[in-house]
Amino acid sequence: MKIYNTLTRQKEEFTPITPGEAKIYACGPTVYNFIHMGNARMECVFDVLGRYLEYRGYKVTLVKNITDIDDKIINKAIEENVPFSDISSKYAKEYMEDMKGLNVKNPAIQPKATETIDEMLDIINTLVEKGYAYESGGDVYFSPSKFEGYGKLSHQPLQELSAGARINIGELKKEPMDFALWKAAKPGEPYWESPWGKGRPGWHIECSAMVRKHLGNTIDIHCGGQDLIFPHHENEIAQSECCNGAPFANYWMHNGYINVDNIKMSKSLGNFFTVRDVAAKYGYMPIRYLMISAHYRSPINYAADIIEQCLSALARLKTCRENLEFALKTAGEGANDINSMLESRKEQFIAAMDDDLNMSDALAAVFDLVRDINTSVLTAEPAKNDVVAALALFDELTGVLGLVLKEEKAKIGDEIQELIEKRQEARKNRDFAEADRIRDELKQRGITLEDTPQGVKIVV
RNA sequence: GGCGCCAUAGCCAAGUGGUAAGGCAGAGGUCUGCAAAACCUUUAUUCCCCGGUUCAAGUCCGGGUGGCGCCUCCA
Repeated sequence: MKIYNTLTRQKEEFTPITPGEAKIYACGPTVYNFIHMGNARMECVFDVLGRYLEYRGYKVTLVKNITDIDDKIINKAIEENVPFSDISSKYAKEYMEDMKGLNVKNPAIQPKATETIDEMLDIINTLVEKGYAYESGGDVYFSPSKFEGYGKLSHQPLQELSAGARINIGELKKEPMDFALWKAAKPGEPYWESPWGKGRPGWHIECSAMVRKHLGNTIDIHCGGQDLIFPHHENEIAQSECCNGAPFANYWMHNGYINVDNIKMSKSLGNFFTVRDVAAKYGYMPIRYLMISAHYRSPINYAADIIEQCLSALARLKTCRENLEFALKTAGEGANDINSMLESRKEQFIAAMDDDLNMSDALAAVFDLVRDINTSVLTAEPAKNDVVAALALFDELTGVLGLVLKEEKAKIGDEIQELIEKRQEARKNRDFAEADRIRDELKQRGITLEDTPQGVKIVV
């Protein structure tokens, strides 16, 4: 498959370090609040990446961290007057709940920054020894000017990047672009022991350490939102490559933003919607659908009417699946020649996904499949083998996209069953007033009846 | 100032230089006792504007206009 590599700014054929395996690292959330729609995009996009590579037969090892120590967490803890770990564990838990709702698979490894302190200290030590970093008043800073490759990801020469940088009061840097690997603890702040005294890690070093600990010096794909390109990912490259003397990541993938009124959604701008709030109103699946409805590198505008469109589109998929399951019960023996149709839809889907994860095109293949199923499989007399094959492919493709289209069905009680039979009897006797009365009554109780040539379809 | 991205129907959106996918919404029809679902037809002679290259351009080049992003924490 082809992947757009931020490092080279072009689509490249994906060639893993070890044939058949994919080592992927994705920058996960800092847990100091409920995640917002922007976080959800990154989660859904790279979840699809992992699912797709697995679908194509790769052994995928996805590592996605949780940043559980950070200025924002500390500030929130001070605000609420609780230990920082109360904040991080609370929102890590809420994050996991949202992941479940969005049907984002658990990564192979989900390290927490606070569990990786030793590895960080080891890297910082090496960087100091090698002369890339220096201690200053209990802080340790990295000198980008010592790393020739600095700026290769954001495609900016160091002097351009440093144009706006300043040394703030209280910072002990030598040069404006220097960034902290280790921060001395201020009174009351959480700390770990280190060769430079009590302190805590800088943000960038956390990811470098978690990558090396769990995936090694060089990985296949490093993922994250576009806003992490600079400085976060640039700094990760600098730290890791200077420390390990090896390339850090061969492919860099960055997803586009979620916008509101065409302006980037972000916590600092305050124009964000939490996943939890949107899910409460529309459910989780329309959110996931929204994320795969456009190319992962394009911006997506979030608005109520757009998510409602997603809900409607999703309904078409759900109905198709429902109809297939219903047909399974009534289908007769035999089979028609639908294999070439199914095969061509599958190829269409794969061709789209192979082209830098063109999910929107892949989705079109799914909708084309739905049309084919509705016309060629869900006929007046469906054949069982067709229905089984169509349902299998439908689940296969929508599964790669991570769409949950199967509704949990409530059991139909005897009393309901009796009412349905009573209605059938009434219809037979052309007592439509009574039939409609029963249908309305059941509708009130959340059960929808649809009369089809194959009998009554019950939608719970 | 440096480095980029984007502009396709009412809305969302794909598009490898060869004549505009898919979804939502709308209109008409078929089927149905009525519904629902589904199906059929219909909805961009045209892809922000102006030039250019080419037998051929939404797609390449140049120039505009408008919008957005990174260069500071941020998915």
